[in-house]
Amino acid sequence: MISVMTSRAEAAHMPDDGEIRTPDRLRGRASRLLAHVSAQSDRLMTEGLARADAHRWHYAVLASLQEFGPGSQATLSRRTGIYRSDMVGILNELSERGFVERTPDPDDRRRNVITITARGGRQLRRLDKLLDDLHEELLTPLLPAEREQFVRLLTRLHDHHTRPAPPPIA
Amino acid sequence: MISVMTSRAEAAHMPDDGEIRTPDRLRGRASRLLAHVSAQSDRLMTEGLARADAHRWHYAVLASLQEFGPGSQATLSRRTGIYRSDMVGILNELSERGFVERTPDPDDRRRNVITITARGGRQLRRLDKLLDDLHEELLTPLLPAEREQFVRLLTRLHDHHTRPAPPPIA
DNA sequence: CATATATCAGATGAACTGAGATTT
DNA sequence: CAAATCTCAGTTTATCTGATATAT
Repeated sequence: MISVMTSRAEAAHMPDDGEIRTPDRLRGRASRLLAHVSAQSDRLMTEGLARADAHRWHYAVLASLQEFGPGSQATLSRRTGIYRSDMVGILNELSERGFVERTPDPDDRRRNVITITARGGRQLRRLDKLLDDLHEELLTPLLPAEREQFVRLLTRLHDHHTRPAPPPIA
Repeated sequence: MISVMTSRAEAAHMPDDGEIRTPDRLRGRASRLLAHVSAQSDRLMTEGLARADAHRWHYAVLASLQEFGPGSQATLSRRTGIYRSDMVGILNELSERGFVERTPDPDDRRRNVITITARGGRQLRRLDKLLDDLHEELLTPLLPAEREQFVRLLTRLHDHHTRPAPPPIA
């Protein structure tokens, strides 16, 4: 990170001494650029999804269910990286809307089995389309080849900083 | 964004059904990669700065002071993008440590003039060095040319999503 | 008895709003 | 009187921790 406030609010209150003039030493720092672009991306996605009465978590859960099939809440939590404690509320919302079903697991009565419904599948397809459009907006300034390159580089960074799994003990 | 929980906590609790298996539809999404890598970067920088008893905001303010000279708190707030309300506390911390001085502006008694001290300059140099090292760590997997390319692409995105300043009314 | 699960209640930290007192 | 400044108090949202009840 390294600096903040890139919201709509920003433009609202800064008439006087001049624009936000980021020091050179900061301007080119990858951490700062990452934080900034990521925040923009976040806002774009969050607001876009909100217009469709959805949330990023909803998408993550639905996508995970479709791709990997039903699972307990704990399983979903592991798959998506959303805390089990937060998963409860997310699943409440999804099932209120009829996008998933929550049924007790007969094989292990501690668990609920979460299943995606037909409605949930349709919603997922809708959200997928929406996210395509939002990404088009996010990546507008880049040519197709540059977009690919960008994703490749990000993926390399992602994998590098993710994989360092605890080395086997023996 | 689109998914979460990449903390140290993550590794701690997921023995059973399998690793975090991100759905393909999510895996390659720029928004998700951005959020993830940005979060990693954030942690890296935050923890690194914490070890030096500093915070990203401290760095932003010191860097801005050195690059653009003294200014009122409101000015600093505009330059750094940190809210004026939060700036108060940050400057308290910086002046407690002797890195900045806060003196009433004789020309406009609403204002304080914030100046960086010699100690503050030394601290800034220390933090600059530290951030260099942390960025080395962040960008390890990329070759020098790739790092430049990465920063270039990020900058294009940053500028595109920043500049759309409200068009002149006439 | 140790561990996994679903749930709830709450801590923490960052981003953001609003308002008061003072001065221009 | 409108606007800018510094400050404080408080909202909001996301992330994360802890504890409890139930089941394995």
